[in-house]
Amino acid sequence: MSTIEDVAKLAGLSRTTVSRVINNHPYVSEDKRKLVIEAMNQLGYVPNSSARSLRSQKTDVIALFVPRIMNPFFSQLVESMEMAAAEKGYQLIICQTRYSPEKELNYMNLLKTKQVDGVILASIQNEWKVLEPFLDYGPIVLCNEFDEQANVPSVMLDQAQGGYIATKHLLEQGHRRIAYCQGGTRSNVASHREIGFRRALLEYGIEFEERYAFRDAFSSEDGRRVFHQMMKLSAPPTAVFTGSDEVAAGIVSEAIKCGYSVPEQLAVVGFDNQAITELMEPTITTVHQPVEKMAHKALEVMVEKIRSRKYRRREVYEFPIELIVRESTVSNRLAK
Amino acid sequence: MSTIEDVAKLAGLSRTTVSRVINNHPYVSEDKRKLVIEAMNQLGYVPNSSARSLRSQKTDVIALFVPRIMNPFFSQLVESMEMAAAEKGYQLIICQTRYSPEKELNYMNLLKTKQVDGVILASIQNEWKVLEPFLDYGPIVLCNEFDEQANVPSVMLDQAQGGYIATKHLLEQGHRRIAYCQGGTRSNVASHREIGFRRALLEYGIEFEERYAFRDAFSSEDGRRVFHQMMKLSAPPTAVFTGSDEVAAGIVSEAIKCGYSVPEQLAVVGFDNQAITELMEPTITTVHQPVEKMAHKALEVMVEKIRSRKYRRREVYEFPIELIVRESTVSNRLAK
DNA sequence: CTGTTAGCGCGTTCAC
DNA sequence: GTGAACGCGCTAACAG
Repeated sequence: MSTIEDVAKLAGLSRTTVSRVINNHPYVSEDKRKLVIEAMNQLGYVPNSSARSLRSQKTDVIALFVPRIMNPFFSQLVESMEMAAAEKGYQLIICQTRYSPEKELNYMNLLKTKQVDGVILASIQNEWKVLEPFLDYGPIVLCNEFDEQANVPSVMLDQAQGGYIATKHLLEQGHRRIAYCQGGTRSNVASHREIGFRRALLEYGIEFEERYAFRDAFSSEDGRRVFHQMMKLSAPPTAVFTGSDEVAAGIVSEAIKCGYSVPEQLAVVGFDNQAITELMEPTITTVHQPVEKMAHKALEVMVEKIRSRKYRRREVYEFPIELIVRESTVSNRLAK
Repeated sequence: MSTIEDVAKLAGLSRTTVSRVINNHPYVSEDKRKLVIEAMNQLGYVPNSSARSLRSQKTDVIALFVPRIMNPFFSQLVESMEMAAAEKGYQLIICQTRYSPEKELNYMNLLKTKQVDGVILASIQNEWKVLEPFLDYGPIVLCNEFDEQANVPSVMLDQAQGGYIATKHLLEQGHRRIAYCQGGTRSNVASHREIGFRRALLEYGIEFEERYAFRDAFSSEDGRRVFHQMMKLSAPPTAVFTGSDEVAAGIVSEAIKCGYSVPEQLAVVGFDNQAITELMEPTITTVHQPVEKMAHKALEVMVEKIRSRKYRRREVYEFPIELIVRESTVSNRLAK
């Protein structure tokens, strides 16, 4: 384990000069630079990052908070974020809060202990006032999240638009009894989607009916359950808006299993544009979210905030969202 | 940003005593301990981790190498590994090699620069002799991987058994022309599965036919392609073993789209037991891998190696694998 | 252009 | 039981 001192000795120079070479400082003669590089190679020297961090007060590490990774939406977010980080020379520490405020709070200490230069929250489990004090220790950037109270940058998708275009699509197909089926995360992703959903209904002069609303659907199993709950209603819905492709897939799968035809008897629209939407029979209409763009932007903003050290200001970056029409909402039986 | 010095001053004690309290050292009187804790709380003091790392020569961070996260198998691995790490007080840095030897090599410097205490490889892109020199800087543990040359711990699943039981199941269903369809990763996960596949065939006195082998199938799209390739053969296979549920789903989806019935005209078995296997119609028979157990064990072994500093020895931990029979291999038309 | 020197914040002998 | 002092490896003044 060689140190900068060893390199200096071998090259017959001082530590300073070696340090200058490492950090591409100007004012080092070409000969000495060669000497240093030679010595470094010979020793297989690499600077110790703890020492560097201690000295420079930065770690080049960013923490990314997600509720869990297995959820395909977050998988994609983590994947994109890691690539963006690598591109900028940062490492990513993954923190799964598992929807637990305690775990979230605990991971927040990474900022306090200076193990990371900043925290990107792709999930918020605590009240903002609980999180805010951590701003004393470094920047926090919200990604796919938003909080009225939080005066920090927020990179997000236009969820209201997502709810709107998906619902409008169903309305255009002639549906009038449309169910709303969403995972009721504490986040306002869900509430924004509902705003869009309601807006579309309003435009068509349709009243939002609470009995058509299911706000506890996260998994495909939930989808199956909701399907049965819906069909038991008097005047059951003819279409359903869902907050995730998994839920949509669960509904479609259960519907078909029970002999219903999709979309003829029940149209279904998902959310996320996951691989599964193209594998199901019928394929599933869904809402595509530019996760990669969002991740890149969030990381870019974070890096800028780390550099400038001015991060206590609300800045909102919003990306548009897009409907992808497939078979689960448009009958193609005739075409076949 | 308060330091240990500040705490000491406020408590009217020396840095040493504060340090002792932090590290639960004995020989600190109860009164002083109270004093220190009081002062720490008052200042909101938290030890600086860079300084600690520099001093103690450890970071409590482990790097996990995966080719990419979006692949559900690796999502699950990362998820489980992160939880196991959190449990043991470690952080996890995610490194996506994206199947690139250069990227892998680059990430390996995390070990050299002492940014991490150890590296868990859930994917190997370089020859072992390229990676081996890094052992001078810390432990490397293989997870879901194996290398003949590597004298390091290896935590894996019995892939040969996986190939065997899946194939045997197809044979028991009466199939005799069975295709082999697998992603030809550089890893020997694939080759072990093939060994099991061949062994099962052998037991039934059936010869392995190269024309039934497709070794370039990774995605559902590949599955669709392979389906057509298979069906164009003279005497096409009546069953297919695949190396991933995505590929299996692609095959099933395409088969049904083309009017084939599964499993009557083509039986399909997947690998990984992903969510999709229960959502497809028909549901997909697959091989369950105890990823969580493997991840926990790998992390446990890593922590032990970090502690003991003796890690240049081959140790193999192997977990059994299990077949889950669903509709894509067993006709239930009669039952319906 | 180059070297000397002083910490960054912490843990740990070694004396008392 | 407690404190003074050293050094982990590095960077950044400050001199020269």
